[in-house]
Amino acid sequence: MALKLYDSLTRSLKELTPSHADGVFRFYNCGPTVYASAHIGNFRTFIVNDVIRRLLELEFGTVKIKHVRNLTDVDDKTIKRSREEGRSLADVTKQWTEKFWSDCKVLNCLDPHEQPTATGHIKEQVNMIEVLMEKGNAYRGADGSVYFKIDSFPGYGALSRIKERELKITDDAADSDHKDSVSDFALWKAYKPAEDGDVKWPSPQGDGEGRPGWHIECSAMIKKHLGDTIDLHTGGVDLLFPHHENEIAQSQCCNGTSMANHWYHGEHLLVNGKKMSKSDGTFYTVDDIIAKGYSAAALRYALLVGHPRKQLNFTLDSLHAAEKAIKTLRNYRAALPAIGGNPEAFAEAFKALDDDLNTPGALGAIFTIINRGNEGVDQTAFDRVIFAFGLDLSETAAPEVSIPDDITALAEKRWAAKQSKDWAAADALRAELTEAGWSMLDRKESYSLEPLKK
RNA sequence: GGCGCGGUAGCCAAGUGGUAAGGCCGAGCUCUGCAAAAGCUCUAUGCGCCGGUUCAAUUCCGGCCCGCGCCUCCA
Repeated sequence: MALKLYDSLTRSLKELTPSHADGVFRFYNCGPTVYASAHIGNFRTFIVNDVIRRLLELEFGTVKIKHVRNLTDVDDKTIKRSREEGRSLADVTKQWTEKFWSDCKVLNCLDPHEQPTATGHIKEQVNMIEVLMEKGNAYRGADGSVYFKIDSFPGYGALSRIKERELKITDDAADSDHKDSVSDFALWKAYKPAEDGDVKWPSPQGDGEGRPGWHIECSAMIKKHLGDTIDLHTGGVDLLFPHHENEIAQSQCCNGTSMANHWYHGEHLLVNGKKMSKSDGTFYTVDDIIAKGYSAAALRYALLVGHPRKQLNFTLDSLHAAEKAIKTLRNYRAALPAIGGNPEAFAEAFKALDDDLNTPGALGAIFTIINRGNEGVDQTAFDRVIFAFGLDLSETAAPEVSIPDDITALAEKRWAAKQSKDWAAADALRAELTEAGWSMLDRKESYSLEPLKK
């Protein structure tokens, strides 16, 4: 079985294969800008990429894949945030990087092999810009910034099919004065004391100070950590243009070779039918979901119920459905023998995953098998497909809930009433618990309490 | 305006030129003092609308309506 993914450049399904002689698959995934908590729309993309990573590991072997995901820790937003809070840029980005990592861990994402930062690769970026300047692909504007000259790269627009960016009068009009063409984009932004504070580095060719533009960091880090040509480059659809288009221009003009053999873009998660937006406040964070009492596994599941290349409208109902589905998977596994089943029991599910990451199709296949019973299925085969999805089915993965003392007291009273067969009292106490938002589950020798979902 | 994507049961969501996977909800049943948990069973004559091609279209083609995304340093 081989994983086939849609390639945004050729607009066709292509098999993923390592192109280098060492057989190591080189995979780069555009990461987050660390200035605030990432929302679950961002995580949809990272989780989809995590599934790709897992499938590649299953196909090529754990050591035959190198996965790199960057952290954008210097840009307008990070600088703005640090100045608003009167903290250093490093302090702010460290906080949000750690938050991002802990969310990733909660969501059971495998760590990329490298997580390079933009500020950790200033030298590499400056070097690359200098090469572009020497080759005539970049020039210094009157403001001291360095711009990429789009006219110098005939291949520009191949990925997004945009010949040239439309000439628009925007707030950036001021910058346009310094550029040869409005379409040109910044490789290096000249230092602006009023906006940049102490965030600055020596500019390319030692001419003044400034900071890197957004796009160049990926080109530089890819070159350093994965080489001139990689096997797969991914991100959200919004990165198609201009980010990835610009990366291609920079890298290919600098290196003279194709940057990536395969481009894959995940679609957006919607809320109320609209894109999640930090500025509109229409988004959920991982913490928000956990606080509502849902498990991280359910969140992960809910983000995978839609085809990754289709917009998915996120609702709390979908989380509820996911939570139930997770329970079914957990119970099914518990009834399975460890070994002895057909290793290919979940072939249909893998077939769907290999066919352009059809996660809903694969989930459907899994439940179809579950509905047929346990015959011929063992935990080994089941765990393999669950690994691909990255779902942590262990009970300990369920969120820890603290039970208030008064709830415990009510439960104890009801349990005592039940033991003495005082059904009326027991029922009244159950009603009180329900009213307080708790569900009491009786067992033979004991009981447990679960909060009703908010 | 340019480029791209989508409209399938109450909700979510696969899919195929030959007659609609799966999850949730709901209903029934087993179990059970009650409730739950667990398990079993059932639930779209129809896939936005109108034409066309075809023996056959939800699936191909054309038109239309509706929704969404990108074209702003947003995953």
